[in-house]
Amino acid sequence: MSESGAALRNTRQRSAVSALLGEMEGFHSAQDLHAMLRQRGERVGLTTVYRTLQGLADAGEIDVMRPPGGEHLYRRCSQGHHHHLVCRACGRTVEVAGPAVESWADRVAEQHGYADVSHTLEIFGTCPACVR
Amino acid sequence: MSESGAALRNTRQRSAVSALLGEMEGFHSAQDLHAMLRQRGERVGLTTVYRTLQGLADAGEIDVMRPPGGEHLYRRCSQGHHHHLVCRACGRTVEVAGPAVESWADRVAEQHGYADVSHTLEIFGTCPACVR
DNA sequence: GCGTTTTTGACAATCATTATCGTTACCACG
DNA sequence: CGTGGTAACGATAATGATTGTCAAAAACGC
Repeated sequence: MSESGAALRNTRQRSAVSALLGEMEGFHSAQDLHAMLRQRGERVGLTTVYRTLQGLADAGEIDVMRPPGGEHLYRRCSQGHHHHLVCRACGRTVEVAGPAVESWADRVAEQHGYADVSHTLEIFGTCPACVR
Repeated sequence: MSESGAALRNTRQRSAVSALLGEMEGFHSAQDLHAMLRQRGERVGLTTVYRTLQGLADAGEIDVMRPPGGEHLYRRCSQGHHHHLVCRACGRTVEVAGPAVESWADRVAEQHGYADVSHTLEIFGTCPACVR
């Protein structure tokens, strides 16, 4: 119950999920990742995959995207705050940073008296390879 | 089958949904709107509400938001392109425009060779009334 | 090792959304 | 003003990702 004494334990399952994310490129759904772990012979429950991903997301170690279509997608990204430029056709993703956008969002929110500000931003397009 | 001969028909149900959206402030879910229509005595099926909302969204007449929590929220907004500043606690929404953000997004996408660019942006915060 | 506490995982439950498909109502045309 | 073709409706079932449950297993401090 102590809020500072979280003390997450090191488990085989958590390592497996984390390791897998380290090797993967692009975004993948929880169900995807679960299937991959199974193929490798790692025995991890689907519930645990969800829990682990949520934990990592809360900790800021991975990014979550909610594309139209309803499935949550997860990816290990560079640590800092950034956004994604995603190809509609093939899903290829580029990380983009926009300091001006960040400060703009914060400023707009503060002007309206909103506190504790966060935001989400995704850019969609068709990548060069898919345009042809 | 002719692509230009769409010819949407005027139905009582479509008018009811559209009218309701015209009176409402803020975002509401499809199920919400359906319940309100029922309370008014309008007899509209849930399926139809979903279909109508999707149609209006495709036509660009209403905005869709997908907040964490899984429910799609719809709202009639001003016509032009804009974004939303939403209160996490009470849902109060402010429309905000950011020309600089639009052009930044387009520029970033083009730099990476992405075509046919669009984007989504939501700002979340706690509004003045809920901060206290 | 030992006990405590977290974590796991199979399964059921949830719930918004979508598909189905017979019925109804719109509307253009005669 | 009737009528035929077709789009729209709507009750219900299906879908499918995510979350809740809870007994059993594993991890960590000592």
